[in-house]
Amino acid sequence: MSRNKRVDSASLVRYNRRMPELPEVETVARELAAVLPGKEIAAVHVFWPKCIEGSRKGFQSQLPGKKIVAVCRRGKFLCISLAGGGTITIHLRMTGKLLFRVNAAQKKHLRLVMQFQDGTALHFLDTRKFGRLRCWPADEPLLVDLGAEPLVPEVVRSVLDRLCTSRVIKTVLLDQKVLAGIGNIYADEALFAAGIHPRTPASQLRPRQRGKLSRSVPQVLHAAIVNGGTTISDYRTTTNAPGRHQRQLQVYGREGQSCPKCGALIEKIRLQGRGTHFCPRCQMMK
DNA sequence: AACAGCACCTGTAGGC
DNA sequence: TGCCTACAGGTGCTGT
Repeated sequence: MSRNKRVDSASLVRYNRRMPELPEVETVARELAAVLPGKEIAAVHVFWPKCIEGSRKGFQSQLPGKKIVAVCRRGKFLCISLAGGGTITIHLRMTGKLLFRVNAAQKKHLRLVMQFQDGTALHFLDTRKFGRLRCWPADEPLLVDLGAEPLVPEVVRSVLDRLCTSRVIKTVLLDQKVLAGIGNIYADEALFAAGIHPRTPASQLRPRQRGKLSRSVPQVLHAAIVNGGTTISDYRTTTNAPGRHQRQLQVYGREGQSCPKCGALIEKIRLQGRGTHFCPRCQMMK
């Protein structure tokens, strides 16, 4: 028996304001896409070698001189395309951030700096050191194991209709090989919006439920993008403006509080090692 | 095949 | 006041 009170996810949401899921990465990608193309990499300094997947030496020796041509998002990955065909992918995981300017306090968590010929630099900060960068050569297929993008209802519906698994639906939503970009928060939110219990076996979802989930997944993600974080937009001020989407969460981090739809108390269980929040009345197993 | 447990990590906050 | 420790979670790995 633990005598310690558990750290509740509501307080986590409060102080750890932006957990990078698809909407956060999309926001960062859009901001980077507006400023990075055209820049030429001058040097890469690595302060935490484990943040590099693959060869660190290659990372540092092959990138200088390369020009950035585009930035996009795929799942939770940022993809920086280089002239000549190579690509840098960045996964922010839990606490990764990209900033053009950092203050003294932020330097404590500085893991990598990419300097450009124009004098600017992109700083990769990551408190918990889970984030990863990787350099892909032009001839290597990129992120081949990633599933479909979950932003279009018809695409999600098609994926759900083709599922042949006894796994529970929340586990399936978190599986990046099935749908790329859904994290713990939006899995809970999408299941709540669709009125589906997170432990429902995916194969037992009725057509009507698959339809609802196909609409709710893109809906919660788009809503979060609209309210998205501003992780790197403040590269002049270094002030981290908080994202706004956490105020719209219906169940995540709200255990013990009233369901916004029916007033029943939100419950929290553990599923796949993750805190899982749901309304026992709106999301009954049928 | 599915899933539980763990490892990686650190900041936070409650209990004592 | 300050030490101790569980917990948060994306992903990959191992064991059952």
